[in-house]
Amino acid sequence: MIRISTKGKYGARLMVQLAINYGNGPMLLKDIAEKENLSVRYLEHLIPPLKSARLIHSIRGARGGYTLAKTPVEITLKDIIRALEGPLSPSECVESPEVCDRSGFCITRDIWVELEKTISATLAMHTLADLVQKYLSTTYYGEARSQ
Amino acid sequence: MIRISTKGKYGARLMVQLAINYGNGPMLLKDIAEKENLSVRYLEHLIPPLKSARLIHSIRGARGGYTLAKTPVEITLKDIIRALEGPLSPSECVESPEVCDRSGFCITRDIWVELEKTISATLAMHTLADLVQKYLSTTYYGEARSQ
DNA sequence: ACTATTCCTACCAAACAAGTGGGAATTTAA
DNA sequence: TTAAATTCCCACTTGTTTGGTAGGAATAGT
Repeated sequence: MIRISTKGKYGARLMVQLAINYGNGPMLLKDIAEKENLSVRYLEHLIPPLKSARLIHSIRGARGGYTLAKTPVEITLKDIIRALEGPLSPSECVESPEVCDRSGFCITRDIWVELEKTISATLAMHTLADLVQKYLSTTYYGEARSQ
Repeated sequence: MIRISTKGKYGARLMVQLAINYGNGPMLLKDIAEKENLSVRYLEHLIPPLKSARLIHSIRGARGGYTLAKTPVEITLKDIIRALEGPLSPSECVESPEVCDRSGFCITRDIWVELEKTISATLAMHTLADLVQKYLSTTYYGEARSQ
């Protein structure tokens, strides 16, 4: 299975919520969790990597919360997934050729290199701003939702 | 980490060996393992899924071995990876929308759907015949190799 | 019969995934 | 100055996946 873990998936949803909230001050993790129907306790784990990738900013204490560290236009899905899942390459030999002495002439490795490029490109193509826009327009047509 | 496991990676190499050997009768797993420097015991595990995907054909008993079940032009990396790794989608909700009640309106899911398409397309682009051709041409220029 | 093979079933250890929990540190506000 | 609201940090748990190893049965050629 070649799967993005819940870290990446929930993280993307968390970031979309922050993007929707962009400009309205810090947002509580509790509220994000509620809107996305996820556990606060689990979302907590996603915070440190998102912070060290400088994608979010936190404010501690009462009336604290989280904000995006950049505008939604400047953050892509690639940034988010990279921060939470690590390298986007399908094999370690892509980013560290030295782990395998076949790297210099391995023809299957060439495929993994190419695959990494298309995955990166696809994810880099979508900014949080795009997602929010899509979210707003689909709400218009979609079934009524409480949030 | 979004990684292809050794199953998919070794499986691709195994299939390349069979493609190189295509037309020369059945090839021993022992020989494949030797050429690719992999354990026979581990490669054995890759056989059942490759067989049920009808990518290889086996001949039992002495002077037995394995052959491709189709010509190298007809087998793509997508076939191989699908057989060994399962679905190519980054999230279960892509192929089974019912696993999540958000599937109908989830904007991040749309991304996973798109990602699956680009991954599939990239892998489907490369046939075993392409890989063998590349292998032969790089041997010409590359350093001398025993195999 | 003997040998060479594929084939099938188990087993194992380490890593990872997904999540829960306790409680310390920080900040605001009464 | 105390209480409340939050983020932050560390540890633990449980189940699954990964990457193997191993024994031996079944099959076929010589």
